[in-house]
Amino acid sequence: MKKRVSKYVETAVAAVAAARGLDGADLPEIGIGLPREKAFGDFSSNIAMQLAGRWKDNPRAIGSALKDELDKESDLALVTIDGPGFINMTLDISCWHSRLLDIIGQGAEFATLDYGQGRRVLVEFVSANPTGPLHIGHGRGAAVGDVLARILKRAGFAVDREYYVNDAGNQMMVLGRSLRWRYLELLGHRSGEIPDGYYRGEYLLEMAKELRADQGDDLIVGNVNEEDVVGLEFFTKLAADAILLGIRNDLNLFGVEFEHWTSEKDFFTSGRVDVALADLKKQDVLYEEEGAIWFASSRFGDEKDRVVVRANGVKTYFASDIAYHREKYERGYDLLIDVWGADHHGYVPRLKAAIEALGNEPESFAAILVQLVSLSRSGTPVAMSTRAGEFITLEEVVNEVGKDAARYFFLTRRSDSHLEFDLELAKSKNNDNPVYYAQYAHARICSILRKIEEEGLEIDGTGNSTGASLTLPEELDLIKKLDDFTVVLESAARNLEPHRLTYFLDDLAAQLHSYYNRNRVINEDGKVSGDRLLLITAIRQVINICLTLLGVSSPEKM
RNA sequence: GCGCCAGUAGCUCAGCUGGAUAGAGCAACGGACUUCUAAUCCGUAGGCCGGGGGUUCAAGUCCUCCCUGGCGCGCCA
Repeated sequence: MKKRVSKYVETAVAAVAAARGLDGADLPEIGIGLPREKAFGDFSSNIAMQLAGRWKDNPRAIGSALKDELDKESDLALVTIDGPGFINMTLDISCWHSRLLDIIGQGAEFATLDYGQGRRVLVEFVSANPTGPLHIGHGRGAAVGDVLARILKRAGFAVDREYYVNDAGNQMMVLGRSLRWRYLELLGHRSGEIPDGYYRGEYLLEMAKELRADQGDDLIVGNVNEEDVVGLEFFTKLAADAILLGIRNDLNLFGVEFEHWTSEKDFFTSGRVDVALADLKKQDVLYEEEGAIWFASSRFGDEKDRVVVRANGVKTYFASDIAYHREKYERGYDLLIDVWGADHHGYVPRLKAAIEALGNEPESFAAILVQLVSLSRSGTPVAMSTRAGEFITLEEVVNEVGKDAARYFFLTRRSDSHLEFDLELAKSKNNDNPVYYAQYAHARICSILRKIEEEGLEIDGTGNSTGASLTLPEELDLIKKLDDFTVVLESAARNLEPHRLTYFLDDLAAQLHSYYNRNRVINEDGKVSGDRLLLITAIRQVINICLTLLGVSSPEKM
């Protein structure tokens, strides 16, 4: 509807411009918004104020000229000029009734947009080292990335989800050593505290036990000294594979699936890192200093240059990441989105620099920074320390509070603001819990629909209803809210902000609950019942679409 | 020291690309179940949008300077 109104205003502006003999070019974008006060109508535009400067006339005079044009439009029941020069427009009520029918007619396809125009997007998220189970912070990243992908898909992008497995580098060696240490401990070759820097989580102890049960004690050969590297590879691979499998399972439980899993190690072994570096060399942005090879990222806005090949000849993580992102473009993606922990924000400029140096538009890359999650239980903080190996895993959270609540909670804040996750709150089955608020609205509507069906109530069938009896302010507000979903979805996609969906849903649920308490759908008047049935059917449909986008279930009973 | 992000009601946070009298939830107080689910609703109260200056028809939103908090500043990943 917003676009329709926007057209009317555009036409009016063109007409007035022509009448005044002004050039139609150089016009500002038509801004259409929802008025703060309902009394001001359905939509408002600030165009008259924007034109005032360019046309050298006062906003109210321009507004009044535009009003004369807009008054010719039959869909507009009322056009007024208010305040400093806002043009407020009220649509004919029948427009809203037909919009309701339109929304129902579109069914599950409602609010599928062509905003993305089929452009290909790669959303990379989680991408945790396979050195331990996912914790709650990863969970937030997973929820943000997954829902963002769903939103973009619905907004008309061709979306793939990808997990970049950071399976190269020192961390993996340490992982192998940690598992080996545990294994040797079982055989009595190690005792006391596991060395500093090693992974001390319980899971490695379990893994070592399974390994011993499976393979016996023979693995000791070539591994008895910490310095031995011959047999280390075996332990590293074993641990990484097992952990990665666990990660996949956790993510599946959480409702997240990836189209691609890409290994960092492969970039090194296949020589693709070298290819990327050669590319940079061709662009003349590499140089040697103090035995290392540097990328001149400061020429592209980074605060200093970065090493890509160390003096000892080992390529850095950054080098492989350049190769990885280079390949993303090569694979045909138009837009790259990386979801990272906010502590990596300092990494953004250098990667952007590399992307630009390789000839890509810097705007085609976006990093979504996700802030830390602090965990609490009934208000008291739950201590988490990765160092001590004490952390709450994603699996534990999902098991305790459920997938729906966990996902919803992760999306109740903007991703770059801290999130306090209260386990008891997420678990509570009462009105403190925002998840149930939305789901309950859905269940309530289903309950009404069930009642109608079960009792075979005689109300005008949907086919005969036109919505014409929906004249209460709260009924029209509900229709407008449903209509606004397309706007919300587009802005969530444009700004890469999935949390907008939970806020929209919360609002819609509130309106439904309020309406439910004041009005009865099943009514003595069959015509009214039929129209209201239409309304709640549409609401149910939008709630369902929204919950599905969030990856949260839509219960029919609660 | 430099950089990034944040600072909005007692608490946790929204505020769409700069729009009209700044919103919600929780907590507090007072009400509503013989009626489609009370996991709900209705009402009351609560504000120097961290502070100063600037840009303009218009600033919570943009610029600048300070204050406070978090994070980052490695030939780690």
